[in-house]
Amino acid sequence: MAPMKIATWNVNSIKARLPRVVEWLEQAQPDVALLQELKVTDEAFPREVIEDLGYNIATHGQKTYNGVAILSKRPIEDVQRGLPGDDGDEQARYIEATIDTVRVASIYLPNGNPTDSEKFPYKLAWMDRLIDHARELLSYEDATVLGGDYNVIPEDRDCYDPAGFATDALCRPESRARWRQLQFLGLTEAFRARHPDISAYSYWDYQGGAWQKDHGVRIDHFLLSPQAADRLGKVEIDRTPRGKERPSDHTPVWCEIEPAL
DNA sequence: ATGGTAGGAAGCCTA
Repeated sequence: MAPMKIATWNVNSIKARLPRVVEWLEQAQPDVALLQELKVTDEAFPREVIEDLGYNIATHGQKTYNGVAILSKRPIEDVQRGLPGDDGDEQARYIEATIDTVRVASIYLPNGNPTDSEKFPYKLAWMDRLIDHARELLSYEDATVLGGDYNVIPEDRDCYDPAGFATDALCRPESRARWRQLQFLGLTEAFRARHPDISAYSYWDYQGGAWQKDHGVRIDHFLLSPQAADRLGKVEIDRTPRGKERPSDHTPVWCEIEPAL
């Protein structure tokens, strides 16, 4: 049996990016696509176009900001919308579901800049909630894949200009400490597991010709439970969509989960 | 020290 190819992509508006998303789905053929920054309500999501490509869809949308989705060629079951731990959190940044016994989540972790605003403590509190929830997910001992835009640059080698980003919310020690905490729970970072010593990026700013200069950062990640990590196949960053017309500022990252023995 | 670009909503916020 074929592996399950799971991709994550922050599309920066599903409406503006629809032609890019369609051509990418046709070419990359992921079994599961985790999308972030839809910037639409559930009602306004362009379902038909994507369903016509053979995908089931679960969305957790919001007007103007945020919004996450799970697309899957196989049935989507037991959908949970929103990250547990704060009933007052209005931001649509988390959706989780089961596909073929694999629990998957699409995560849009808060950016946290500027760090002297309320946005930074919101990011850190959100990460604390994610740690709590990941601990619970791990207790089920299932194959679990938490993919998305984590807005965390794990290490200096994941950034084109570590000194320039030192005080940025994506690099701040408080953000990185929580990122490490997630891994200390027993989660495996898929890209680093397969590529222990290369620098590669998943996001390039629209400004200043960052793409042309390869001034990027790696902030889109997969975290895997032990049961998923045991089945991990290839992990790659697909730079092709970032080089197209009217691109997202992020490019897709994908991993393969091999069939259970 | 500032502004550079993109998207959305509506003339400012988020990234």
